[in-house]
Amino acid sequence: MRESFRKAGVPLTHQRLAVYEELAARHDHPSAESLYESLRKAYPSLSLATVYKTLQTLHTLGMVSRVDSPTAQARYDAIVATHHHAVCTACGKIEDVFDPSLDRLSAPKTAGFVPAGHSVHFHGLCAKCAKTTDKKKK
Amino acid sequence: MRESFRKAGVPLTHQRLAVYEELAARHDHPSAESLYESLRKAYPSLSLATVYKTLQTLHTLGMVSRVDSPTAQARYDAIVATHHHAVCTACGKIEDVFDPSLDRLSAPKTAGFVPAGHSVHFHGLCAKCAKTTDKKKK
DNA sequence: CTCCTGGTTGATAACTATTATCCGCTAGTA
DNA sequence: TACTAGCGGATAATAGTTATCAACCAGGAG
Ligand SMILES: [Mn+2]
Ligand SMILES: [Mn+2]
Ligand SMILES: [Zn+2]
Ligand SMILES: [Zn+2]
Repeated sequence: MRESFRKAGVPLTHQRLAVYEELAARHDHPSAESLYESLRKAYPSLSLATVYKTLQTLHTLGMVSRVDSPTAQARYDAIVATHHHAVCTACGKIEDVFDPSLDRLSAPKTAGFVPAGHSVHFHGLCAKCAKTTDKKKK
Repeated sequence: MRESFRKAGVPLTHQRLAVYEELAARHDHPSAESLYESLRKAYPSLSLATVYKTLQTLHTLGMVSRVDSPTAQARYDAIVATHHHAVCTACGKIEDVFDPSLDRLSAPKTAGFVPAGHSVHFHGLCAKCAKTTDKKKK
């Protein structure tokens, strides 16, 4: 951690550490806003802009990943290893999907395209929302 | 077309027809703004808000699909059949990837998740951008 | 064909997510 | 401990999208 910053020649501030630790402690792929809400209790002087800037910095350093959500609000993840996601279309919950077979999909046959990676986005209903929908149907 | 609207009990207006036809004629997954720019030549009185509302309506009717781009700008597609995308990280170009083997991925093992579908998002450099990058390296 | 009427359009304000600006302050270094 | 480049906080600005609302039109009744 401290190491990653030194290597990149980027100062390690309290705020950066706090943002990273909070993100690493959560597994719900929070948005910048959501992280800010969690952090302001312990760090009342923290600014939302700092959270955004920090997430950008961490992303550039490869220490966090970004999940593009259909809600137009970017969601972040401290897990940078290749993995995939299952998104609930009802509540927006994003769950991790670890499945090595998904990591080795054949590259697209599009002429000239130089692939750098891929991600699989499942959509559907999470356990909780599926239950709620069931009740409605009855 | 006219049929789909009647079935849904939704009035078929000139604007809706125009937006749909323009989208169907293009294969670059345009944004609402981009469609608006194309259409305003032929329909000077068309409003950007109408394009947004129409795309929503068409999407609800299942007549267009939406591609979530990492640029925070939603991109649309008249192709609603299952298919995937290759996104250029340099210029934002979105290309279609038709590959039936990608359509049959195993559903996520996440407990309780009720899958409705999935999409594979390749990222990398399009043919044009890959060439440009090559030149820079030299 | 004409009239009615609820849904739609166009203009624009409002809103949300994100980024830019700017100045006082701090992390890293010696 | 002092220096200074870069950072953080406050806030303005911007981009994309949605809400509002009066005028208008598509589609059905007569
Ligand atoms: Mn994840
Ligand atoms: Mn497509
Ligand atoms: Zn859910
Ligand atoms: Zn490109």
